[in-house]
Amino acid sequence: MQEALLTPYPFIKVALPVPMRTLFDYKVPKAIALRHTLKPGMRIKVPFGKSSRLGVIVSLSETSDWDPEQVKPLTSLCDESSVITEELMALCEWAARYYHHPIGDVIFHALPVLLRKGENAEFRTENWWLTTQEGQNLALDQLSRAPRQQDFLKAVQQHPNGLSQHAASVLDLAPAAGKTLEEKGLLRREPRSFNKSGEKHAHQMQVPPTLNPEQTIATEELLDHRSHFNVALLDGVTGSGKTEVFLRVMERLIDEGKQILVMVPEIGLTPQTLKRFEIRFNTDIVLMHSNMSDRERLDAWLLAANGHAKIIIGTRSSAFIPAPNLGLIVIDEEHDTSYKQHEGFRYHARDLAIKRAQSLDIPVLLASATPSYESLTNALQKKFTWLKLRKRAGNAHIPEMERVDLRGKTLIHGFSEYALASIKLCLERKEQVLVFLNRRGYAPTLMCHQCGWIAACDHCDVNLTVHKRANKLHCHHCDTQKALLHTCPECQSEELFTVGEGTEQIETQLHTLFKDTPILRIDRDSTQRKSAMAKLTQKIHEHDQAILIGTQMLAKGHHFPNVTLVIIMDADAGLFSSDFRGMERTAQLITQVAGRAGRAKKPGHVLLQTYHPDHAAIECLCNLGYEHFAIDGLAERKSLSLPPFYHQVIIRAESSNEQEAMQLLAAMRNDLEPYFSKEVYLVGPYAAIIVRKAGQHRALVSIKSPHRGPLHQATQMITQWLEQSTRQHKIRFAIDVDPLETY
DNA sequence: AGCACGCCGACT
DNA sequence: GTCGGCGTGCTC
Repeated sequence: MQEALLTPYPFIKVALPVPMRTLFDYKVPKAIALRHTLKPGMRIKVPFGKSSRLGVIVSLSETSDWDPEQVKPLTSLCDESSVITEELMALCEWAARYYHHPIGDVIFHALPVLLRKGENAEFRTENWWLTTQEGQNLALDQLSRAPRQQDFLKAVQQHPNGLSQHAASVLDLAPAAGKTLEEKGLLRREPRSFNKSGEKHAHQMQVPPTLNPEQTIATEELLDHRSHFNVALLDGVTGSGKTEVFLRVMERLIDEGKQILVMVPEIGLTPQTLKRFEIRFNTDIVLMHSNMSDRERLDAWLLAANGHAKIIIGTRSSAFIPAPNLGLIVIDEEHDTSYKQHEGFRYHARDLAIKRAQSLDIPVLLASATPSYESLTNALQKKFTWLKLRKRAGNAHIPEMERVDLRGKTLIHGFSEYALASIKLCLERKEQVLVFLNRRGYAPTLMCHQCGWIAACDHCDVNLTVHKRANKLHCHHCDTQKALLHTCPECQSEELFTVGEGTEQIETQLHTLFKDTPILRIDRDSTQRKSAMAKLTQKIHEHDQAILIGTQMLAKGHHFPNVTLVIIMDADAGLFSSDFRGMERTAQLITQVAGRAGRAKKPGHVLLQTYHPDHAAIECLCNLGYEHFAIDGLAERKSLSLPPFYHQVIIRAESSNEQEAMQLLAAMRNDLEPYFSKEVYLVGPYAAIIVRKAGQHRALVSIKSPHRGPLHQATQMITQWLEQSTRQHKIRFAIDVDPLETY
């Protein structure tokens, strides 16, 4: 009787980081129950099989469905308070169901890496140097024979609140001198928790610019609805001042004591973005992105969790960041595909953020110059508030888009004569040109003139890309590299030549065409090193005239104020994509790149080089713009019963054996199809476009339905079936709900 | 995912 | 004779 009172919940259900769609029951030992209050969201150590694991309590339970003899007791408790709040636990449980993904993996995804590994949920401690009474009063010349110590003591004396270890090393003080001073009793050390909010930078605060009428209307609309759940789509052309609108809304919410989560695409988080926030908000801002160390991420996470950080700027994974006073979620460039995780737990951060905001009853603000068809549909159906900004700030004009017909024309290194003449004129005006080619490397193909051999990847069904500068052949699908060949491995001929052009080649050729002009290449290869991008942008700002050549990296987040001419080398790329989203992607990319041209006083001009100037899509995009293009595209999607009108799930399977993945999916369809609702439509199994990737043969089945319910049920049956059937084979499968890639 | 058990090839 | 290859089976 007594015992029952002490432990009303003798069992706990625990999520473990294993790929199993289930929770595990454990007993709570009396000794732990007496001393601690267990709560969902706390981490615990549990025995698991023959080893021990870290798990997260999902719920407390009076009973267990298991034989009580088999239920093991938990080993120890890792937290005094939950690391997954009630709100986030609910979000994780929803996500695990919605994406048919193992709950343990979902919950562990929601935690920073260090917490997954069992680190304490505490700020790192750092030693601070302080003077003792004696040290404070000591005259410095008494240490004249020990200059290093003298410097050290002087520095600490000047900081009555203490000097952090980090600051000491920045000031170039000798650590050994500090130690000696400590031994002499002149200095002491004190561990303090590392907390960035102490070292706020003094920025020159920016006076907010005046809003134009469109911006004013949008801002007021957003402010009116700032205290309850609603989704607004801020749909504004590049340069229309979207950022200014959401900065205004953020300002008000910060004044009201709220925290704000700002999500940005993976490579969109530039120093420029951060600066923009820092000069506007005199408050604590933390960043969460992939270039940070695990420790930095945990510290940022803790600052968000304890409410100190008022603004959290982060990429996809920050959809799960705890924030006790969250008052708004902003998703910048909401159309960007990096919000969807393409491996493992395939969630969409935008969709999760909306779900989260709904539970918290707070607003979401989606911003883009080229909204996704999904969001546009929601706006058209009045599920989202649609706020359009169609005018550029400061009277700047929307750049003119001009098609350059390449048919029958002589090309000089891939450029039409007209394009080259335009570049020349632009440079003469002391302005900059941006050349866009979405293909990195020197050339996409290496071929033998004698026997027609083509360099292909050993592990994937793709050709290798030539990287001349690195003297390598590189597979852009599995990352394997080998030395660039000069003799054909088939016929020993030395007549190898490249076919097609990549950014690296165009860069070289631009150098020969425009000898005295700075040419700067911006792609993944040229910006790999840590500060390379910063150096490149600085160079761009240093010069008046310059030519920038790059891939889609150019379209994301960077502003190049002196660019007035944009040349799209190959507007046809992506025009004949096998993926039904190809057109949407292409239109977004072209519009985003085109948006880099012209600002404020200088009008912009865009040239699209194409062999299909009369192609309906190119024509529509040039003459009528993205919105019109997208609405046409949506009509087509509707007539073909494609997303977003139908919902889609893709089942992927891969095996090292050529047929196994395909056979497995065929067997699955055969077994289960009779049980599916008739509103569920299956296609496949079919081979992936690139069948073999990293040595794995890939097959897929697509399921569609106009309703989520039956689609969800079918997916659940499939998941269960596959979980049982793949156990003995070495076939991996993945469930992709709302896939963005369908091949 | 780990980690064990288990049954077949090249080494001291 | 063993060390170890990874096939398959289990984890509250």
